[in-house]
Amino acid sequence: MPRITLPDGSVKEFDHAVSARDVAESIGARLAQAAVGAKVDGELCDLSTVLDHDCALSIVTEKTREGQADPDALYLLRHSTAHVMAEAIQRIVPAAQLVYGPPLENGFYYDIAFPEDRPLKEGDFEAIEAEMAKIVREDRPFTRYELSADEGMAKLREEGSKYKIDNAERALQAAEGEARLSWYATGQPGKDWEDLCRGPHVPSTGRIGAFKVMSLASSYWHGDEHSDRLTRVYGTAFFSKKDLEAYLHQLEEARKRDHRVLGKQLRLFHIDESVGQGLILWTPAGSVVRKELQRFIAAELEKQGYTEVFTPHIGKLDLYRTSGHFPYYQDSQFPPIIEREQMELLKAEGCSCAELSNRMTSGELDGFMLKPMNCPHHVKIFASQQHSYRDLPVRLAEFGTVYRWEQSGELNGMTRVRGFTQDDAHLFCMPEQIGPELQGCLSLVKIIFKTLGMSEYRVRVGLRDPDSDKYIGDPANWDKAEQACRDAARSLGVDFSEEPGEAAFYGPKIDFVVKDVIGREWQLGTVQVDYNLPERFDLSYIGPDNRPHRPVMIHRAPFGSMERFCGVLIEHFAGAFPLWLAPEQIRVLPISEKSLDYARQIREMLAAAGLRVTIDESNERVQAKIKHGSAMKVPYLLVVGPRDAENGTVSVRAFGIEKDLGAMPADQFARAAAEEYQSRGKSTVKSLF
RNA sequence: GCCGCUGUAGCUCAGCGGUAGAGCGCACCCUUGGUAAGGGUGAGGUCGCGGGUUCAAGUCCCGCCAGCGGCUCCA
Repeated sequence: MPRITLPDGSVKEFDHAVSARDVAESIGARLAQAAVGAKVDGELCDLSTVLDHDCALSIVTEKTREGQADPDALYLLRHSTAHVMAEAIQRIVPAAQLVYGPPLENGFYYDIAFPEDRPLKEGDFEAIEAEMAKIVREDRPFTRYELSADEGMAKLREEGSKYKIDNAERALQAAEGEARLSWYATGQPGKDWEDLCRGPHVPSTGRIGAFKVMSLASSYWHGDEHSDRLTRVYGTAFFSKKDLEAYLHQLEEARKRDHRVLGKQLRLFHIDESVGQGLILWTPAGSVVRKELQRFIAAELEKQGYTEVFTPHIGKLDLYRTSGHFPYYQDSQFPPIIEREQMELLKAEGCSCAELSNRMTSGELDGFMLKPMNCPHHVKIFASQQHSYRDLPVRLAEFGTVYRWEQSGELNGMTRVRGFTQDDAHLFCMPEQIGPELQGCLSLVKIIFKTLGMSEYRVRVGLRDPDSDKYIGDPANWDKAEQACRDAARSLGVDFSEEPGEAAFYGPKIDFVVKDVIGREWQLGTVQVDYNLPERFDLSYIGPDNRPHRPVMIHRAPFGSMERFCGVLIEHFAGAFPLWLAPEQIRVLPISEKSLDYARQIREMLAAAGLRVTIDESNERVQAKIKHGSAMKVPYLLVVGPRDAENGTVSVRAFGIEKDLGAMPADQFARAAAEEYQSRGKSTVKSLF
């Protein structure tokens, strides 16, 4: 006799087992109509789920009480649409083998193995969507049935899909107690299409209001690149066509603030095929942004007692043998550079590329490597003299440019590149100094995010994966370092997640991760503890006991890389930089040629105040000049005409405020703008209006 | 690296076997205009690169390069 507790606390009692749908109907016909699923004791399940014991039940409908789209409802919907898509695809390509089709935050995908002679192409989407529309129109119920483990496995073996057999084995392994396997037929079991599936689903295909097959990708079975290659078909679904359209529109809008689009439009950077993939050419405008950021952080470093160093872009292979970068990370580095004389000798010898590679790997042959990290150079600076414990911490900072061979498919605008400049520094300290030093590093990152108004970030403490052998160094030191990172993160006062497997190969780290407009995550600032390099390079300082001790290193880059950070920053501001970062801070718009002389006076005055200012000398009307100035997202546009010339004023327009703010004495504007610039936006010209 | 899509003027894109196009931008001329596009004229292209099919190839086929979306990777 189930007693069912509803979300409002009321209890319904039945004298027989009932389905969630029955309960919904007992509450009201409209609720039953709107229901797409249920939550029993917090677990999402089918509306047809039978309740034979006391439980807490809530009915899942398209929208929450507040009228928002219900994430649980969308989850059900998308999972169900994945089935409908899979059925449609199998109608078109009967030999396609299904693998795995889960819902996602914004849609769903289905991994499918297609026969070699019939790969899926985007050209198939129309036909797939047409078939899906038919299935939806038929409004067939999602019908669940279960088999015992033995029966189920027998059925799957008979059908012969290794993927489904694997799925079932995994499901049985994960299950506790007596495990059963479940199928969902889209219609009647035995008659209609079905799929091994844990569920749950919406009641019937007719609930799928709007859907779209989005894109194709290749994926790997179990995410393992040595395993089968599958085709991943992405799609999305909503309850209404309107919601789908709103989502597609949102994607388009995001595209407009994509740093690659804005970078071109605002001429911030350029990537040139003939220079090479993943290599950023900073144009004059983008260089201003970068330089301002560097100036900003350099001032903070000075406050924190850093000293600046400069090191070259290459180093001897042997250096990287000692550091552990070569040959272990050979695949992700540019190939070594070999000396000319040796090259000639090897040529005369008839040495093959393979031999050359072997000799370099073995250490028989030396050469140079483009540096993948700055630390070995900095370590050598530290080691170049003796240090007393009184000197520590030594903090060596450099905007160091490094090169890494990223896979071509990984490259992405400014956010994933092959050459980038880290705002790098290495801190050499005594073990007991780690805590405060880590906190100093974290405070830098906090200052950056606060000054730039970036609040949407998450903090990740990257720990080693106990099952992996890629980490080097003493486990006891790892434990200490991991604990130091946890403690520092905790002192930060924000939420953080601990993620095994996210550590660097030489030590654990604290990362600051942000999302781009597409929703992809990028690691920006990072702070890493390292017991390993001091060991490898046999670093020491003389302690109070007059004996040598091993220092600990901290690697840290609060921006991460200037490239990635600027890429993310462009998107954060949608290209509309605050005054202090804006490449062009002020544009003077003379009303006609007659006011050109006055415009030039204004420019001189502002330039003398240290501001970046231009004049629009084009033969256009002000309307057009405003349009163009706004398109380039210039923070302040100053309209000047005869009236202003007479009164010594400028007429101010601020970006984002679509109106004339009014006239202001030119010298007052210059002072206020300079103040806005110097204070990095703490006071603004706008506030004077 | 893998799968799919894309590559035509500085930018955004149309053209998809038969004489290379549009809008913006650029140059010049007219206009001298007070708050989101005044008017005209003109310059500008090995249609990503290399092969092939064809009487004829941006257009069809093959290979490469690059970009995009994912997967894998990410010191």
